[in-house]
Amino acid sequence: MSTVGKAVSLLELFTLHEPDIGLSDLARRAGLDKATVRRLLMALSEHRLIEQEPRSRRYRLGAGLSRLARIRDAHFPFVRLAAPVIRELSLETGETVHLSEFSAGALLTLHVELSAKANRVNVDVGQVLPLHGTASGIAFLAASRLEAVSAYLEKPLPAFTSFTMTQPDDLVKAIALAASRGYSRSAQGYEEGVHSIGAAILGADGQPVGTLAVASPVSRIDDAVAGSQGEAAVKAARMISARLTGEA
Amino acid sequence: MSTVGKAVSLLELFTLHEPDIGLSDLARRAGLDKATVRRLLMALSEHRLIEQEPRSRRYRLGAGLSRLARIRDAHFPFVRLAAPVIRELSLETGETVHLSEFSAGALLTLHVELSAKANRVNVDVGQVLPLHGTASGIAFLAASRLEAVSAYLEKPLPAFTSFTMTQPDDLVKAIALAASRGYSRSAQGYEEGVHSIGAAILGADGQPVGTLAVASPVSRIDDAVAGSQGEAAVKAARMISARLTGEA
DNA sequence: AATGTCGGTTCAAATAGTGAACCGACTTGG
DNA sequence: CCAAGTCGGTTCACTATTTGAACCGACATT
Repeated sequence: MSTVGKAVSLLELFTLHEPDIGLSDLARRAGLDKATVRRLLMALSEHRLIEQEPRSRRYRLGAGLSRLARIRDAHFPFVRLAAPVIRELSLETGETVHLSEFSAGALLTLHVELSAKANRVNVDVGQVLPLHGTASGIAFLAASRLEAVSAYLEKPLPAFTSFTMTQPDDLVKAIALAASRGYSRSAQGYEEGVHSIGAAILGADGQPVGTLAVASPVSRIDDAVAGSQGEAAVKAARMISARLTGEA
Repeated sequence: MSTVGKAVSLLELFTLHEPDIGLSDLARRAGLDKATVRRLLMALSEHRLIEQEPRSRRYRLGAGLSRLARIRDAHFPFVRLAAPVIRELSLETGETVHLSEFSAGALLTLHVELSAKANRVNVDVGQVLPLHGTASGIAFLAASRLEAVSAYLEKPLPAFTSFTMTQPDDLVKAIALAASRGYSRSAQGYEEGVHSIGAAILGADGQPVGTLAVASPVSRIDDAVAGSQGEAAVKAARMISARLTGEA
């Protein structure tokens, strides 16, 4: 792996739940030597991508990232463009709809529009969704290049509920089905009682950049409802894709 | 320079005004070989810190940055904590107040609270302020380590108006004055007709992370007004610093 | 048709990265 | 209260990664 790749993978060790990490811990998790990690951290902190809290001596993500992200967001306003479409989809279906962006092997929830109903699915912004076991993930895989899919299938597929697909073969079938009809469907694969319909959002290069998903209590869903949600989700995802690529 | 440093300096070539850049251009501006730049870009894009627009083949900042920035902002909510204080300072002084964060040798405007008055100073979010010639910059330098100040003084100081301090000696005096009274004062150093009072905001390590500044039309300012604005600005900056370090 | 630029590739030479061993300072636990 | 383990950080001989001049084909300009 390139030195740059190692440095960036250090950044990726920081999460919402663990915003600061010590040197030895970083080295262990990154699978690198402590001396190497420290040198990389120094290089990163010179550019403010990493900061060190002087009291605890622990490291955290730096201000430079906020700055770079603002520059990007000004010209690739994923959330800003998608939010109104997500909102309309939520109103149309009467269900919770969430938007996620792919990053580092998983989907990160960026925006949520909650259902107005009392019995609804709640999703948190910042939540990380696995590619298998969620409708969003399957929709994403169905839109990905074959090599990305097979790379993902190499790794073990942890179970989140008793319904989670953990067999690669089952997943391949689900991906094929999602690819053929444009949207994915998943029931209780990640959380019990939750049914989801997912659709991929494509970037300018035709590669998927994220997904949206309609999440409902399983009790409210039958095949007819799922079908109409699927069509609406696909339409919404296409609309966002078009806006992203400047076609609308 | 380390390889990582080179890679990050590539990221820093992208700005609000120039969000995508071609390969040769990047190499030229970074002072690196084209082959080197390309390899670095590939490493960065593997982690989604860089994307390539497939039509134009130009490069731009990637989605991974937005994700990392969100993780950081969740735990270092500079703007979120500062905004209410900035607003109160604006109401108290009746003038435009803006908040900036240091990054890559300059101050980036993150948040602005405009004066309610008809004759007011307008500042844009995203605007980049030089360290010399703005009250914010002088306040920042006054709170910085001596070595950082001397490093800044090495470089030439461009003039923005006929009032801009371009002599290092003058700047040193202004910094000393600001350090002694806690706030800086600058008239028309960056834009004609604008008077500003700046104060530094310190991070957990005691180093300045950014500044706030009260900006008024010169016509409304005399020494008494400047003094009271200065005191209010210092108080507000200290409040934000305390919130940042979790002391309030 | 000629010239210049673009993005991208190659490979021998050179430079930058690496990691085991070692600090001193703290914490933990018997 | 000492021994063992951890922490962040440093050193330096060894080595693997990075580097860049030269070279593509494609496109634009003249």
